[in-house]
Amino acid sequence: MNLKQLSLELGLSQTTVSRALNGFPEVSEATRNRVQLAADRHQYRPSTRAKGLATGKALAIGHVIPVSTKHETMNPIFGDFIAGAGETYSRNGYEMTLSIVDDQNEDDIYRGLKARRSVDGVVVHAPRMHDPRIALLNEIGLPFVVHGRASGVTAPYSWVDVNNRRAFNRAADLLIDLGHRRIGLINGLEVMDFAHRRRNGYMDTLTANGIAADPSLMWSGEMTEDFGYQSTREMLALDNPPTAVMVSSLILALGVRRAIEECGLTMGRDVSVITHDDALSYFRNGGDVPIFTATRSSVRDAGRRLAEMLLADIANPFPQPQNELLEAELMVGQSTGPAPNL
Amino acid sequence: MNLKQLSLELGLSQTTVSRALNGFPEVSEATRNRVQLAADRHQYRPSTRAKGLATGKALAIGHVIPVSTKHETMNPIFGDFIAGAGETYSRNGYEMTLSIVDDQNEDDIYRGLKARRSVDGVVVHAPRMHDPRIALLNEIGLPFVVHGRASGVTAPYSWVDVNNRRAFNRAADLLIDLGHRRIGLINGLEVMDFAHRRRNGYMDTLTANGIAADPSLMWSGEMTEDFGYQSTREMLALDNPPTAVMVSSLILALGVRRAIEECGLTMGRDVSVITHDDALSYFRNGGDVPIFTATRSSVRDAGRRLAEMLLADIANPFPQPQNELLEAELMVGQSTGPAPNL
DNA sequence: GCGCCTTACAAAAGCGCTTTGGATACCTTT
DNA sequence: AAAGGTATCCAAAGCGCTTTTGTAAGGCGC
Repeated sequence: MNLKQLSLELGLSQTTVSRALNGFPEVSEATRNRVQLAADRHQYRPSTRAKGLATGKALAIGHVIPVSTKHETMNPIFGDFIAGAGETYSRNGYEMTLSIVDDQNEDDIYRGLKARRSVDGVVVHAPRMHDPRIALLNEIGLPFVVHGRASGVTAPYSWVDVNNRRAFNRAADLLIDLGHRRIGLINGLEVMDFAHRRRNGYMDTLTANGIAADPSLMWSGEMTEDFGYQSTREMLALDNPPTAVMVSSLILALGVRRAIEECGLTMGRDVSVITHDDALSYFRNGGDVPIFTATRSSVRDAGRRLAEMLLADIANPFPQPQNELLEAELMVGQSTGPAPNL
Repeated sequence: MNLKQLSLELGLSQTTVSRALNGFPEVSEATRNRVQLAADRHQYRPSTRAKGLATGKALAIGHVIPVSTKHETMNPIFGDFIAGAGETYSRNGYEMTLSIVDDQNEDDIYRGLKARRSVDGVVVHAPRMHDPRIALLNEIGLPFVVHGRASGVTAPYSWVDVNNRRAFNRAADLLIDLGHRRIGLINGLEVMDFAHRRRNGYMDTLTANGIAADPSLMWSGEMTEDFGYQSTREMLALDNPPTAVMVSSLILALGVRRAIEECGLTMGRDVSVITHDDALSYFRNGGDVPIFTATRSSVRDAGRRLAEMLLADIANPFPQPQNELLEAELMVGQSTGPAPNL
């Protein structure tokens, strides 16, 4: 069923039917009802393609997901983020289109999306430091919002981010209050902006408390269980091992726990652990008392907020860059305790 | 830059430019080159909307991702699957559109996709037993391929699945060969078709070896780390605890290991574990020797294969249902060993 | 009874492509 | 030299919508 058929059946023009369905005032209420009824009866839905062509909008938002060619790694937070954003889109009549892209030819993808006019805007995932995509998108004039920020980029742009620095400040503070002085850090790759900020948070607080940063306690790599395990093993084998570790994701933290227990130690007693927790739906951190003490911020909520922001930017003819800094909550669980006296 | 502008600049008709770019024979090589060059220079890309309208195809594939309203849980394999499928789509000039949907009104989504003509086909994720979506899609005439199968559905349909039954046959066989007789099962929700098949595989092999199924050893629930932990704790507290456990996912298996170690036991010696491993990119199962003995099948490969199948179905005016049953490999790791003599 | 405004609808153009059905020029063939 | 092919190109219609620009009918004041 298309507009033409519907209008023929109703004995009305396409114009009138279109206006009736789109809530324009120059249609009598009687006809509007008649049209609405017929449309419902036939389950009429305007063709997205046609509507898009006619209005000049794509009615779609693009998500460009980088997949590192080297490791074929896809960020596990991505699913939940998308779920959050998707809700907002469909509630506003937008579709979501995904492009999976290896980090080689990202540029082409963004240019292609623009040239083919297949989206009204994009969200930039996993920003790196000095991320070149922001300049690119500004240059080609494709509206966008960044999930995270890009240190070193001076041009203004819209973003939604977690206060990673503050979160790691607070986590380090908690550990220091518990008496820990040897505190390790297991972080994501530090080209990633979030990892950079978390390290800054960690370092700040250590320095502010008169603790010198020790490179042998600072690790950075892909956020896999195995990396959490390996780096913890290495640290625990040191002459002067850490009594606490700060970790950038739950998956890493699982590896950390494995290493601790394999060394015959008990997490929360011999070694304290604080992890960041993205509140992934399939990875709940424990029951009544969380397993891990964690800085927690729902990536799904971030998706929702970011989508709203992007749609607002698109609707607005002269959008101003918007920002939203989400604070993580610090939830105390079973993985932290006072520093053991040596 | 659009077709009209490009053809004007070249002093050619839109027809000729279009045909030149699309490889039609009635264009001289000289003009074709001239056109191609100009198109490249201006980075011309035909508008997807316009092309879709003109051809009557949407040039897009829809993925409808169910998110359980109750638990807001999103299947973690989804990201990798999408990554695999996405490669195939973009190589063939297709876009991928995602709909996140709570399991209440799935029907509306599929009908909507059809009515708005926004996709040429869909992939059905996470099929349940007697899944009603297959009948629905056949009824409304939207091409589709199922990732998995739906026991109890008799109508023919295309699918790509792992041989879950065989995989769990083999896993059980291995454990029995190692001398285990008390073998537990920690499975996904058994409304899910894959979980049903895995249980059948498990049961078959036990029965064939004269081992009676023990309900206290068979668990089924959401595939979270916590569920793996809880169910293992319960089983190990039995008077007659299992010496081995078969598990439906790596995430569950991490919980299983935690429970085993918390009980002061050693995985691979006191309790053997075999898990299914979807080869998720961010969840590699160990290094040289895998941590877990596992039935392994890359969900990313499945995504690739399924996308190819769907595109072929769409291209073919009279498609026959196609099937592909992928065999999982059984990889021996550190989590299995001979049954302890009591 | 005229002009004017309002209400309620319709004709037609246009969005950017593809595709149908010519048209033209140049060769062959007989 | 006329008929028939072949190789290139083009004008225009059409895809399913929205939107601009009418138009006809009725109500109102005077």
